Amino acid sequence: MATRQRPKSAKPEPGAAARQPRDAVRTREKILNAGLREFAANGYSGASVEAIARRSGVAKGLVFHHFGTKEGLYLAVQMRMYERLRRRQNETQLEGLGPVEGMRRLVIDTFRGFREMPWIIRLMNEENLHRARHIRGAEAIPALYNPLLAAIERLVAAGREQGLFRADVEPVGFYVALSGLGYFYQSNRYTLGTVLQVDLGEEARIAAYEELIADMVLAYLQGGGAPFPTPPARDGG
Amino acid sequence: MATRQRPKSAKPEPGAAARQPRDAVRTREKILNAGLREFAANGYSGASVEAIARRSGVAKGLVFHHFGTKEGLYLAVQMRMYERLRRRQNETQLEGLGPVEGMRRLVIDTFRGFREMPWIIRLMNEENLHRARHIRGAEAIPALYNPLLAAIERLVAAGREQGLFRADVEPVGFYVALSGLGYFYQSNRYTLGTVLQVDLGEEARIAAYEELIADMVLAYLQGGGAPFPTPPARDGG
Amino acid sequence: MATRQRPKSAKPEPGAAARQPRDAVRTREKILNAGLREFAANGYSGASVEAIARRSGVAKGLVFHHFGTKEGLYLAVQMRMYERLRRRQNETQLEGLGPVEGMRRLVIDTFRGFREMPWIIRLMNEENLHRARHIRGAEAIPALYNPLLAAIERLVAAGREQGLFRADVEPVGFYVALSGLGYFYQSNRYTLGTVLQVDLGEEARIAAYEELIADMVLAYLQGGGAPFPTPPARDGG
Amino acid sequence: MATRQRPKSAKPEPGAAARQPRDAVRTREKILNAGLREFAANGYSGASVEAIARRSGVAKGLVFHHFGTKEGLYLAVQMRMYERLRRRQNETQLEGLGPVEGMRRLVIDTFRGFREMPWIIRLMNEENLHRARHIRGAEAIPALYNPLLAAIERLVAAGREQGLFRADVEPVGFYVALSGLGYFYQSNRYTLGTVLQVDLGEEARIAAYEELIADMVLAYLQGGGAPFPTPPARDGG
DNA sequence: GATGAATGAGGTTTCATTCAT
DNA sequence: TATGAATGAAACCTCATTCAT
Repeated sequence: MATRQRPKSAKPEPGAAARQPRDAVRTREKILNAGLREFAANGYSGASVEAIARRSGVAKGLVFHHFGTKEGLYLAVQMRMYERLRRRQNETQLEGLGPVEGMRRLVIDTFRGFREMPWIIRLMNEENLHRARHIRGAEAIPALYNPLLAAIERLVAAGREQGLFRADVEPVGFYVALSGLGYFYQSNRYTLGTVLQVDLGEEARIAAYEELIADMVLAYLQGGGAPFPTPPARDGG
Repeated sequence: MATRQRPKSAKPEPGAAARQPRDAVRTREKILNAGLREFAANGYSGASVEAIARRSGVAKGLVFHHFGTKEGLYLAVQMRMYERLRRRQNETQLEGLGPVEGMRRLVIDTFRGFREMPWIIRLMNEENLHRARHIRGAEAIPALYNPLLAAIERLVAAGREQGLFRADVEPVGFYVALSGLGYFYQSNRYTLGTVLQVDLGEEARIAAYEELIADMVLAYLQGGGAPFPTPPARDGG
Repeated sequence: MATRQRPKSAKPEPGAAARQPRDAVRTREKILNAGLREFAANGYSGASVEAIARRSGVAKGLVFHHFGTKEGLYLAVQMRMYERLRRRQNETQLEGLGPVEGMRRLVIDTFRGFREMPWIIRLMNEENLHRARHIRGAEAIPALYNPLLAAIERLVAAGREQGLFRADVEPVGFYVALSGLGYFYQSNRYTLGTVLQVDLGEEARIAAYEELIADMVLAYLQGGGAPFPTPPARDGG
Repeated sequence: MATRQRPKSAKPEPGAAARQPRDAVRTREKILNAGLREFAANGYSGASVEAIARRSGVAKGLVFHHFGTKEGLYLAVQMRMYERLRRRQNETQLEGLGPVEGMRRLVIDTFRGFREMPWIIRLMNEENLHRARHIRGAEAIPALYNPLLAAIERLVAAGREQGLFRADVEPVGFYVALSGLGYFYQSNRYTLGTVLQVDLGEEARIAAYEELIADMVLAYLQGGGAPFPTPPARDGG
């Protein structure tokens, strides 16, 4: 119903005259960021467009002008979240590291990413509550763009070639396990804290957990299963 | 699906006078179960008391009569959830199994528990969204009652004593890791499915994942680090 | 979503104790009447539930409690309108009048009915704007209950039997024409007044118009076509 | 459907400078036509400026630029409607027909006009809902320009002079009756269809109705009342 | 214990209109 | 002339909660 397109007019020199078109983009951005915070804090139903408008400093109607509906804004927020997640994953520095050290860093940095951006977890949980209904149609998301999966595949291949890692690692399952080790600590931090009567925010505990999950992943890769390439073929292959 | 149990009230003699209280308990139970489903499906904010009343087949006012507020019912639902979780964990059969086989079964059965009762995950996530605000005050919840943690500690101790497992396992961190491996697969099933373009519900994939996480946990316990309490030095050992 | 049923409990003696159930009916009635006025005055879109609540002296939410949606209330108003129209048509006194005088009275009284209850016209026009979408499903409305049509058929039959009226009167078309003569004067009173620069509300003009349309209808019935039962054959003749 | 005419502006020489004003007129016209359709479809309150802009393919602000307010556009639409109605009435071919045949054609063609342009009825009803508030001030509308009334007066005078028609025909009342016979059939087509359980759109029914109303009007003119000039004088005494 | 009428606050959304460009 | 961002008011509707019965 509203127009919600970026003006795409050739970028004018930044000055007083150019204010309007640029401001629209800036406004959109402000709303998006406010929406991200609000949805992360309260979930979809708990978030209020009123609050988002207030956070953005704009009139409530403007939110609808730019994003159509609350759901439209929510979807935009989800997309933005995946964008940020990918960007963060790309920042993990693996150059010059061998498979073992690289994998250790990958595990730990994935965990750190979740701790740095806890809103990612909240938004993901929310979308899972809705059975991924909103993002299912979004074509920009799928796996090829997933730097973490790509990094995993590179490291596992290198490790296998160097005879350091087992040969039968199924990348998707391995990716899920690796992520889950970091995700859960952060996602369930509060209930775990209550149930176990500990503070999962303590530095020492976090450091110990980093070691633990890195060890666990590497122990799996290095040890156990099959020291040499035997056809494991769990899934179908 | 829900095992309607009459909580502790001494069974009154069956007669006209006794009918009323008995029905009241049954009504409470119906509301509680409906609330459980509604909160699991829609989160706290997304759930509506109206819908819960409809699901229970009672008048809306009755929900308030029994639970005071929406929040009161929500808290009762959380308690019920932990109760069910504990009961499920108690059902894992470990008798007669050695540390290795026991741990394997524990990992796999924990994962299975999450798949059998996905509403547990939804309710836990919801409570984490609220930073455990509601359950924090509940004294019935903490760790002593946690059968999973207890089982872990028993198995790890046995394994260590038999020289099968490393000696430096920190139980809380290990518990988090073990749980996370199973939890995440189920909790993020929908977004992972979309992002990775796979169906995490496939039997074959689930079976493979069960092997993977059991292997991973055991590789950690058995391998690497230090069979005996030596300074951590995990990676290079 | 709301319950909206009449309590159907056996009517209690009217007293203080009986207030509540009866008040619900009274409240419904107040809202319905206010809705009738509001929809008649402003049309469906122009009417506001807020205004209806204010007119009824109840909270806005209560309107929805009783009627579900604005559209639900609107439909109830339409039904009420047809009810009133029928009741009014039943009040036309035709006993003891011959076909000619009876028909004259019928024409004039139909016209008077529209003048007495101008809101009927407004509500009918509104529903025609919506192509009768709302009332189409209502089974209580159709023709059998239409006292005007019934009266027409009786009078026309009597007139034909007495050799006073033509024999080939098609009741539905005749009903439409008879109604239209009265309806239009009232429905288009304001634009006609402006366009023709006259006041259609003047007593004298109204009296003259009553004569005119009665004459016109009777001239049609008595004259023209066929004074005696000859084969109808307008269409193909 | 809409005959886009360029109103009276002297045709400028086709060139760059002349393009602008020409396009402005075209734009105005597009908006006006879109407004006509939108107001006819949804009434004044139900119509949205946004929808009108969309239908016209212009920006919403432009509607206000050209017509000031929604009400301003609505008034322009009403004027345009009367213009079209007059034009249509002027098209009725009466040359060479005597009073009887002429009147018959007039009745039938008036009815046909309403069927051809149902939006006229919708717009008129809307304005009557507002008690002609908007058009009251418009000086361009009144009776002198009304071709139907003029034609009636001519035919009635001719009929009277030839001794065919009664002498006491009051033109305004007669005009209302004649119009009403055709108007009502179309204006209430949908509710009548539902209430009477017939389809008023059927060709055969329409043809029969045309005969009926022509007969009725002529029976009135030719018959009944007073074959010769008796004191008529209801209105002006 | 149980019902359902009733309320008041707040939810999302629409909309006529203004204004800078 | 034309655009579209921006606003503020009001729209319909939902909801947790209260209360008389």
